This record gives sequence, C-alpha cells and structure tokens, in this order.
Amino acid sequence: MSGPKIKNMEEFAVASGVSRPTVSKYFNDPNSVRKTTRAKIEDALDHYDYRPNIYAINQNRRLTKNIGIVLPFLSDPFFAEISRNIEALIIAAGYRPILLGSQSGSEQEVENLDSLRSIKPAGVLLAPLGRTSDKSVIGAFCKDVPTVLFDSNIDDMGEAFIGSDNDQSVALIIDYLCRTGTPPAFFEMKTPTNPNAIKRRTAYLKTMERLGHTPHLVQVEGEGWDFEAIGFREGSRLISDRLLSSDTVLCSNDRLAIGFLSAAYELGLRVGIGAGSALRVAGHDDHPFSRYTCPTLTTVSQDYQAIAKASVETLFRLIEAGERSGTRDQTLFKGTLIMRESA
Amino acid sequence: MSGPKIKNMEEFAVASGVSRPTVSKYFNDPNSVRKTTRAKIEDALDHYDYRPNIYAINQNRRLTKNIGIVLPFLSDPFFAEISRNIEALIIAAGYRPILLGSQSGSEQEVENLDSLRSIKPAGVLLAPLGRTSDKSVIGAFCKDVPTVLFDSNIDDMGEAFIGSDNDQSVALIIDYLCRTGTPPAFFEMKTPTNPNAIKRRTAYLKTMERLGHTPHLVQVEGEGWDFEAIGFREGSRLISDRLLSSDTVLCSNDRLAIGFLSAAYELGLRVGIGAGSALRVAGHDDHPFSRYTCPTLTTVSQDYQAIAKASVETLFRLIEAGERSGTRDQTLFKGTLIMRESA
DNA sequence: TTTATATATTTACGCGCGTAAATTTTTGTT
DNA sequence: AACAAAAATTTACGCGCGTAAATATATAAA
Repeated sequence: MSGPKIKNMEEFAVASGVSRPTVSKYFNDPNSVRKTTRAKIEDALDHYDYRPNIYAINQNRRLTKNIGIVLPFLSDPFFAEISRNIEALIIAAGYRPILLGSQSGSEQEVENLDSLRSIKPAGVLLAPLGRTSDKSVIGAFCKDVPTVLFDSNIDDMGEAFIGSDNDQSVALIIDYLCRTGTPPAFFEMKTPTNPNAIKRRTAYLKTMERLGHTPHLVQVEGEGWDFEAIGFREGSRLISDRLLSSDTVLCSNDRLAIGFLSAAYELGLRVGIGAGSALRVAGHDDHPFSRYTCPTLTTVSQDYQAIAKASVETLFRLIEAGERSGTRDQTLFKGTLIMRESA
Repeated sequence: MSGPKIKNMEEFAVASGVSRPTVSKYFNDPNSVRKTTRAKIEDALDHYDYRPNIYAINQNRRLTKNIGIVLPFLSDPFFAEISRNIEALIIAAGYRPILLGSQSGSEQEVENLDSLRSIKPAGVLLAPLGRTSDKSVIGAFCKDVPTVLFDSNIDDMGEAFIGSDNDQSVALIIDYLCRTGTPPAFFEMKTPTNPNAIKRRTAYLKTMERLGHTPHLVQVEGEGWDFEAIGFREGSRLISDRLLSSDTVLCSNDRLAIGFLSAAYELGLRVGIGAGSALRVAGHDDHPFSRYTCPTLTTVSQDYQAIAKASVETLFRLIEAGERSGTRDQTLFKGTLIMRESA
C-alpha cells in the first residue's frame, strides 16, 4: 500500500510488468487471464493500491456493473429490510447497487428511472408504487433495460415478477380468525398508499364469500406513508364511536395495526385472544416491530429473504443470458401464519 | 420529446444551433450563458430529450456533483429518517446523493469510504460507527475529501461536526424523572453498538452525581442492531428476576425501551406515571415508533431535521469556499423533553 | 522436440465530454 | 455610429479506459 502514486492503468501496467490491455482484461474478469499473470497483477495491487477509474470504465462499456434498486419508500421497515438483503446479494455478486426511493410519488418514480437510464445499469430491480405508477413510462423503461419487478406487480411489465401470494396469505389468516372466533372486519385506507393493499382487499372479499360470511370493509381516510398515525387516529375514532361491527379486525398491514393497537390501549380496550379481551386485531407482513406491540401482533409473514434472493437471482439470470426470455415468470411466495397474542 | 435520437453533445449542439463548448457551459451552469442562448438550448431540450453522459462528465471534472452519505445502519428508523431529510436537501441543491450503509462493521465503513473516493465526490456526510471506526482511515479520508461528520463525533476529524447535545438531553430527562419520582437506573448494552451510547452513559453518571444521587448502570449483554430484541430479552430477565434496583428506568435509546416496554407488558407489569403503575420507563431519541408504544414512551427528542439541514448546509459552505477553513465547528442541537405516558 | 492452442503484447482508434486559447460576434454604453 | 466589454465560436488537446486486429510468446499435448 505504499510506493509512488499510480495515476492510471498505463502506469499500473508498467509497475506490474503486464501490458495495459491485459490489465484491463483482468479487471473485467480476473479469471480471464493466466494464473501467473494474475499473480503479477495482484502482487502489484497490494504494493501500489490502484483502482481503475470508474467513470472511464463505464463510459466505454456498453453495460456497467450497476444494478438499480427502486423502492416506493426507503424509511418503511419492510422496504428497508428488503433492500438490506438485496444490496448484500448484489455486492456479493460483484456488482454495485444503486438505491433509489420514490417517496414523493410517481413523478419521482419516473425521475428515478430516468436517472437510472443515464447510468447504463446492467439491470434494475423495481418495486413500483403500484396504483399511482406511470405505466407507460415503466413499460418503456422495461423495454430498454432488463428489469425484474418485485413486491408489487404490474401486468406484463418487466421480465419477471417476484412477490408474495396475497390471496393465499389473506385467506390463511382469515381462515384462522374464523376458526377461533368472529369473522374479521377489514381495516384499511380508502385510497391506499402501499402497493399491495388493493390485492389484499380483493382477497379479503373473495375469502369471506367463500367461507359464507358477510364481508365488512372499514375504509378510513388518510394519505401518505405515516400508517401508524392513520391507524391510531382512525382506530381511536372507530373505538370511541363504537363503529366496529365485529370484535375481530384484520388490518391491511402491520403498521396500521400497530397504530390501532396503540389506540386501543390508550382507550383502555383490552385486545387479545384471552378471555376478558374485547377485541382481536391481526395484521399482515410480520413487520420487524410487530413482535413488540402490546399485545404482540398476530399476523402473516412475508418471506423477505426469499423475495430478495429470488429477485436478485432472476435478474442475474437475465443479465447473464444477455437476451430477453420471451416468457414472463411469476413467483409468488406463500405467507406463514404468525400466531401471537393479539388474535 | 420526439425527433431523431441525439447521441452526444455534438449532435445536440447542432440541433440547438449553439456551439458545443457553450452547451457544455450551459450544463455546467445554466446561468453562465446569455439569456437568448439559454432559450435556444432549453428549446432544443424539450424537443430532443438529451442528457449529457454522466460518466464522461465526471471523468473530466476534477470534482463531481456527487455527495456521499455514509450511515452506520440504513434500516434503523433514526438513520432512515435522517437520510430521507438529507437526500432531499442534496437533490434540491442540484447534487446527487450516494447513500451507503456500514451495517457489517468497520471493514465496510472503510470499504464505503474507499469506494466513495473513487467516485470523486464533491463532499461527504459521514455518520461514523463511532467506537469501532478505523480512526486512521477516516482521518486520511477527511484530509482528501471535504467531509462533515454528524451524529457521532470523532475528535478533530472532518471539517465540522453536527450532532445533538447528549449532556444536555440526558440531563434534561434525568432532571424530569427525578422531579417526578425515583432517580432512574440506566439501561444500556455493555458494549454498545450505536455511536452515542458511551456519551449518554457518561452524561448519566455526571448528572446523577451533580444531583447527588447514586448512579446505577444496568449493562446487559447483546450485539448488533436488533435493539428491540435485546431490550425485550434482557428486560424480561431483569423483571422476572427482580434485578432492578429502581422503579424508574432510563434506556440508552428508544429502541431498547420499546423492547423493554413489550417485556413489561407481557409479564403483566404495569408501566406508566399513573397511580397503580409499578415502573416508569423513559427513552432517548423520539424514535418514530415511540408514540405508539404501550404506554406511549416518554423520551427526549433529537431534532432530526435540524441536524440534517445543518449538516448539508455546512458541507455546501465548505464546498463553495473551495478551501479548508482551518477551524473546526461543532454544532450541538439541544434535545426537547417529550412527555408521554410511560414516565 | 515439434506442433497446436491458449494467452499476452503491440499498435491504434474511439468513447463523450471538459477546457484552454485565439478569434469572431453580439451586446450595451456613450 | 463608434467603441469597449461580454459572450459565443473555432480549433485543438486530453482524460482514462475499452476494444479490435495483427503479431509474438508461452503452455500443454503429441
């Protein structure tokens, strides 16, 4: 790590006793050069610490080693967890993750794709905003850049979709709730922010019908990503005004449930499965915090790791194939029932 | 947005009827060209949609428009919130934020700085791991790249430090707790992961001494960033085994407190300020979730927005000055007492 | 050893843009 | 209308690297 400063690949080639094109080849893929040559280069590498100029590399390669990751909202623990997993896998594969969040809406989503385009990424992992996404822009982008959609599907866009099976997971928890008590009402936002909400609503209606129960949607006002606040505010209102038609509430996601539970606690309403409880509350996602609510939250887990792993692997398969497959795979992971104290 | 495809600045210059160097000047700073020229360019801009190649630009500029942001842990809600604020400010200033997390330790922190270096950033905002950071590497980095430290200080490194005043905030909440009940024990990890923990411990000891109370440190085992789990596990143990010497517990941060509260709830121990409560629990940070715990968490807030704003502004002042100031500013924001139900 | 094959070297060009210097054109002032 | 100042143009070079083609050398099999 000492020696005179190395300015560029030319100088480094001289220092290592190898020609520049060969050095270039090495950095492109260390295994593409002979063992003895590799040794020379790597020997020089820990004498002179040199790194090829990233911009010069990317300017001349048609494809970079950049992988774009576009998420609806970086601060949501679900997406934070997903992105952590995805980033680790991308780095392990020798690529560079570029993480972008579309928090302020579809304009920013478009802007994110635009700025990714100018970065010439090898591929992109996109969790679209969903309902509010600009479909035509996303469609055009997917045509130009190998893109795998995850978390939230948009029909026929991207080369594949990886997500969780909302039909299955919602049916699973409804089934459980019905077996152990009153059929649940469904607590959600009227115009939901998070991508899977509509799917879950539909799944709720379908499952209730199948089981022969009358569905009951509780659709509350609220916008943005501050779900706990919405769950708390609207939960308080529903409880105080006795607007709940069932003693069992299934929330569209755990963050709403967290707010709801907090409201119930504050109003002295006892939540849980035990005798003496007036209300059961369940969620969806197995959010990192759902095991620390009071009472702990019964929910359906999404398999974060599996979704991350499958998404990354699918994208790399796509990149390495170098061509579009023609078909569009959909992989849906099943949810698992997480039985805790709240329902 | 139509017309024939534009490949490079040369072609775009022809299309807009302006010379290439002038176009280059425009993209560098739109206000540096005459109004009529700017009009021509911007006119062409929405006919031909062209964006300069980012890699070619950055290769030739000694300084890019990239700003690095290095955080200890991206999934921690505190850092998620901080980064959201910082990113918005950087984009608003016409720069490009590059967000990196050092979750797996000091090696990754070093790697992050290394990879930032190769990106020729105009400046870097660094929230170091703290105790475990490799000081010599960080010191060398700060010499080469304009760097502002925030959240966690390392003596004499970087051009400035922005953080919160742990002495003040810890004193504030201890003062409150003492006025309203028993002096608090201090609940923390024996070898803390998060950067400010040691400062808070010291502040606790100092304040207790000043107030004439015997301090009581409750230092528990645990590693990593899963603070809620540690708070829950160790909280359960302390409560079950009656190891708490005080009926008031101040947690080193809100996430530990969240786990602790959950443990207390599960064990049927009533937490709060009201009569009939056996324990008071307080936290530190005003974590986004602390208002939804049961009971809601009394804590000291850190001014996320102020820290983000001051950090970014300090960095830009540094960048625009173009030189090192010689002095090293420290800005410490005061905490505010957030009185809720838990203490 | 000879021979076929794999790998390295030499040479040369191009990527898209920043930027400097000299020159020409435009602008605003008197 | 004349002039100085400001801005645009022309010309030319360089950044650090990818990559292609022709050639030379090293390796492994015969």
